[in-house]
Amino acid sequence: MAINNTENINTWLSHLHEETKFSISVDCVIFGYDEAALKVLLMDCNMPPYEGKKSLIGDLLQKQETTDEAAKRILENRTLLTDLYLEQVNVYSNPFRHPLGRVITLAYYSLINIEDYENQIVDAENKQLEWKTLATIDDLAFDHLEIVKDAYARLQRTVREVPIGFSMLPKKFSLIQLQNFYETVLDIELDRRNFRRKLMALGLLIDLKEFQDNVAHRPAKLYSFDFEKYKQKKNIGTLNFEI
Amino acid sequence: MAINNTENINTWLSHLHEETKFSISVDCVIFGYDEAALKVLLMDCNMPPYEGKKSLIGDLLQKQETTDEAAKRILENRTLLTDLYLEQVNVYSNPFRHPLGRVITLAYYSLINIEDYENQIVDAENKQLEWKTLATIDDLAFDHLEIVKDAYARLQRTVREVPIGFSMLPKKFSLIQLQNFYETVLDIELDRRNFRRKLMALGLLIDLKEFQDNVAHRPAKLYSFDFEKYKQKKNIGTLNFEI
DNA sequence: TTGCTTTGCGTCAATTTAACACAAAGTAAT
DNA sequence: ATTACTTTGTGTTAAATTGACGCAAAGCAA
Repeated sequence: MAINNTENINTWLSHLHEETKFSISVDCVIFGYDEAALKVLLMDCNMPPYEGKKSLIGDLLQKQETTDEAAKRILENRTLLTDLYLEQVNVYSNPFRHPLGRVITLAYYSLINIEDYENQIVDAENKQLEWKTLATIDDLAFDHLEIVKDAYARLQRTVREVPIGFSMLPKKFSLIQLQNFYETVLDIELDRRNFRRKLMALGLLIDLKEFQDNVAHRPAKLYSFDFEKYKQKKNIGTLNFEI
Repeated sequence: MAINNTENINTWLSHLHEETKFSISVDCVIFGYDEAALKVLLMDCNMPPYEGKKSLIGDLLQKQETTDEAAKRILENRTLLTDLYLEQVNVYSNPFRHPLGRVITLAYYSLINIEDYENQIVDAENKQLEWKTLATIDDLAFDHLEIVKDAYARLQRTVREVPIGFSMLPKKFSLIQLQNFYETVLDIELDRRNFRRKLMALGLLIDLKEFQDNVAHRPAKLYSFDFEKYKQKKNIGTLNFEI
């Protein structure tokens, strides 16, 4: 038994060598919502053969950090925002996906409120990053287009089940804005009146008793999302958040 | 521009060194369904300090394979079955999760029909692997308990949206068996009559015109799942598979 | 004051879901 | 062969949810 253990460990150790060690990068698909369009934050890729193309924002995993920490680090470095929503998407491990050698990447996606961002986002060389409308993205460096598609599919699924969309909206929003958001992300049309009914029935919106101004029509009521009540309801199991 | 590229590449290359390379393992949560219980295939862990505990079945990622290929290899080696359902769960990257050094693991889960398995499954040392009822698993080596929980949560979500459950059932099954399966996996109770109605309405079950035998009561009709029709309907977009 | 645009609400029909009871098919026991 | 027992298989009805739709209200602009 003891011998067995030792053998087993030695087997393991012998495998833990250079040959089976890999560089790991963490790439972030940062979604933002603005002007009724879903956007993704991209940087210029200047690595052959992908010069001139855009790529996701990422970095290599460092020695003592978890992948979650790496994703958080990358995001905070770039956006200067904290407490961002982060979710793992997938691992991309094609041996030839990276021109400089084998790099396995773990993709995350994140949602940010473009209002908060205020154009401060730059890359490592201080070049401005660019928000690109998701629908217009058709070519990216590496396998990043596939990653973006997977992340979007995941976002579409998650946004219906969990109120993550509120991270992408202003703190104060109108029901119409909220509806537009769901219509954009899910790529469907919703009936205004039925949408309102459903959302109000959830009981998770706080009526701020405030209104839009500077609009050439009836101003809309503003709401915020009641994260506290959401947590409570979720814990009790009372919740059926389903858009 | 050219200089920029070179710099950039050098920056990358300098990072692609030993310090930021990691061993990667692929661990499989193999679910099986039998006797109205959901089970997980486990092996004995004889690595200190986890001697005596059970662990998931896994292996190190090899130099030229993708993680999907690694998961498939591991599964086929152990179960001797091919064409198994496989889905990525999550990456587990705590630097101290493995006693022999940093090993980042990617978990997959898979579903197999215990009938097909016929007790042939052995580990690398030819020791019989063990099916353990999910509900009774409360302690595993490494962070494998967390992995099993995550995989189960993922299974619960996916099983409602995609007909993956049929991989875990006999090819010929009764509606009651099917209902029991969903009740077990989702941990809910379903009304027999409403369940039947819903399933029949899907139009994806083939009535085999066969019946159970050797049962001390009215024998149940047997069905099989119409994978062909499912693919068709899915492609046309006619489908609403929602248990 | 009128017209324009967008917000906000209520109703009604259609669909879906939930709850429920009883007959039918077979085996086992007498 | 009759009866008891167990499990399968089906239909009906009320309640809840969803979908479709029209119209009044609020504000700005002309």
